[in-house]
Amino acid sequence: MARPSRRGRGAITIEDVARAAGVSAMTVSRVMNKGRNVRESTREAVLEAVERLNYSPNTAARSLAAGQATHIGLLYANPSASYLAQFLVGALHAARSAGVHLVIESCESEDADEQAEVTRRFATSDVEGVVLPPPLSESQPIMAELDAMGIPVVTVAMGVPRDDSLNVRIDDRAAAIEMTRYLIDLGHRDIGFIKGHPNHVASHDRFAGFRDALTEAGLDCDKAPVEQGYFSYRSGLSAGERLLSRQNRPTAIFASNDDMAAATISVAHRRGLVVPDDISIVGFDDTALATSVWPELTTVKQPIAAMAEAALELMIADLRSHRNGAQRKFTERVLSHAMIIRESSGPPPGARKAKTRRPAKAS
Amino acid sequence: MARPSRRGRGAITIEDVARAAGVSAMTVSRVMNKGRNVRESTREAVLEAVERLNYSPNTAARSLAAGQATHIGLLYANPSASYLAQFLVGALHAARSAGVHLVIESCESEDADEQAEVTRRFATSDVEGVVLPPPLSESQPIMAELDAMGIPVVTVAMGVPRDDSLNVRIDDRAAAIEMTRYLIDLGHRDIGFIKGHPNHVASHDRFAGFRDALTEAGLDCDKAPVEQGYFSYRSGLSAGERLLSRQNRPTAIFASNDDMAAATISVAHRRGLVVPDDISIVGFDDTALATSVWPELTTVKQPIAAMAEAALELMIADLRSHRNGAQRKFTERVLSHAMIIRESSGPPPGARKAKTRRPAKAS
DNA sequence: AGAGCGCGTGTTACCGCTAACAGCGCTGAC
DNA sequence: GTCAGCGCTGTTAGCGGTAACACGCGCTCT
Repeated sequence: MARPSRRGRGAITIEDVARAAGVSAMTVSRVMNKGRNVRESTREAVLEAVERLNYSPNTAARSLAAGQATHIGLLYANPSASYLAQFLVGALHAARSAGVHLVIESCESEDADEQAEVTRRFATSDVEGVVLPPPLSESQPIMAELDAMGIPVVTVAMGVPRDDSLNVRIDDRAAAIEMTRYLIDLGHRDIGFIKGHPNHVASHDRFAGFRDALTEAGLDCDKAPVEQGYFSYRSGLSAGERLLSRQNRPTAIFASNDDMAAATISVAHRRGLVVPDDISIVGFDDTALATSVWPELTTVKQPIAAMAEAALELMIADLRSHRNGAQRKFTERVLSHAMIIRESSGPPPGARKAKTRRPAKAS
Repeated sequence: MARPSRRGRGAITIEDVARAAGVSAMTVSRVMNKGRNVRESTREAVLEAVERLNYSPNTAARSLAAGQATHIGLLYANPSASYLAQFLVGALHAARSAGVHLVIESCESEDADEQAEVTRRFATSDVEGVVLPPPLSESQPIMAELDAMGIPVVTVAMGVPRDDSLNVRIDDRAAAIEMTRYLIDLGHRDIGFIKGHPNHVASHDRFAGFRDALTEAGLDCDKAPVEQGYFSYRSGLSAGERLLSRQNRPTAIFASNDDMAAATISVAHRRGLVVPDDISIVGFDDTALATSVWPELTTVKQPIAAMAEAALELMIADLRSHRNGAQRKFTERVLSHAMIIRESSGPPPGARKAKTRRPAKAS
């Protein structure tokens, strides 16, 4: 088999396809892109030829001719490594389909001036739009700087989107409600909660969902043991410590992310508790850590790669429409999450016989 | 400040620079690329104009005109998430400088036929070369398939490079020697070792380094407690369990990667041991996990991002030279590692006063 | 019936850059 | 002195697409 799709001189071009389909190159171009104003029979003939010749457009030529976006920026800061990996995988897929380059830069500083400085340098370099995954999606200085430079932004998982912003997220509150309900259904009545970083709106949403579910079940959510955490493993260590040394130790703990849940498991182990027999511990995010620890974490899975793809698609669509003079308008995409039930959760110690009713492992 | 570097109509082009420098576009092109056959004074004038106008070449036009490589593939499989994240960051930087697109695909299957199938689909799609990070760099089926298709490959951290291959790695053996020496210098005489997956050549290299250092110190390396692991957290759990339940518990444990080291710490904690006072535990790789656990791991840092960059540079250089008809030849780049000393290691329990001599935290 | 319009398609002129070659002035060999 | 050869620079002709416009056609509207 020849390798007709390899780039370089001698590859299949739009002309080849046009000849094969008995039309002009322009018609092929139309079919490959928007596809409006092409008769159905013509379109089919072209697609057939494309298929037969295994044609794929040369992205370089396309970008050049269309003068379209070629570089999308991605500014990231110290997310959990597995979050970044998944995010990049998704972003790269979207970038590839759109034929744009993904340009990434890290911005670790928490200092506003420094963030602005990094942003400016980054944005001046080459990029036409910037995607901001958490936690940077909440950063005021960065947003302000990009706004000032007139560079469009798509935020991911930003809690309080502005009127003119593009945002991708999941419904944190609904997910937290589901998780809490699940624990309640297992028989838990005394559920502890570890909050996330107070600067993140997601933290508040998750906590709100937790309270919603308790209230809904007729439990007093003001009496629930709640500790402040900051999303880091270390903060989970101390929050878990505090929860487990309470007079009335909860039978289940819902941590706002996997790192803190894993830390809490480690604290429980050090105290000789067996998870989930003595205590259930669940997390949020389904990062790689969730399956690295033992027992593996019951958690909420965020479709991280899909969110990244969605973010890039939104960005590219916006860039395209903006070039056509269209007005930017508020767009939000809410993707669906999923409960992942693993081994770190089970019925409370009292309800032994309920044990056999433990739900089957999910997907 | 205007944004002269934004793409789209109206950006700074090579013509602008040429005019500003009083030369032709071709001369500017020569300066920007190889730069041979340009008088020094001319070059300076051009560079000055480039600087002044803040010109950056349009990668799309460049690829199109030069007919050069535009898509480099990256096939990955379930590495630790933080490894992948760092690798992608490095790869993306290199891809950006070279103006190529990074195309990624995962290949999780262990089955040879399936690996070959995925590889074929991937390679047929679009890519001119493929970069293979571990563990895929050791996969025979994938290499065979790519060879058959005539697609150049750069492997990363492959243990036994072939004569005609391009490879990037660190010196695992030397790194293991350093780490073991460090433990010996702290006063440890009874050092346990957890081996990595037997399919990986790096596992053997690290173990060999461990033995080298023991022998060098006059210790009997055949008496050292060694357990087989498989690089996974779970395998570290059982290997650690076995090591810690030995009659003569070692005073230090060297795990072949961070995941297994972290698992061993967790086992130690469950047994009421204090790290590093009762036992030192060190890892390898310096993944994100190393700083997620408590105490943070002493480990060997692999320059993962730099290795990815090197791999892409090698790939691009090879593609370029190959287009010029040059022969492919064996090339290996060995990058340097670094010892990262954190809190999980210290002198053995007997040597209390040595405690103050504990080396300062690195970098 | 003729104007006007929208549809489907082809033609032309680039997008920004570089390969290939052409041309110039200078050097050194004969 | 002439001519080959080299170093430096400019000119030409695309790379593979797409925007913009042009064109022919059938239809509706007045």
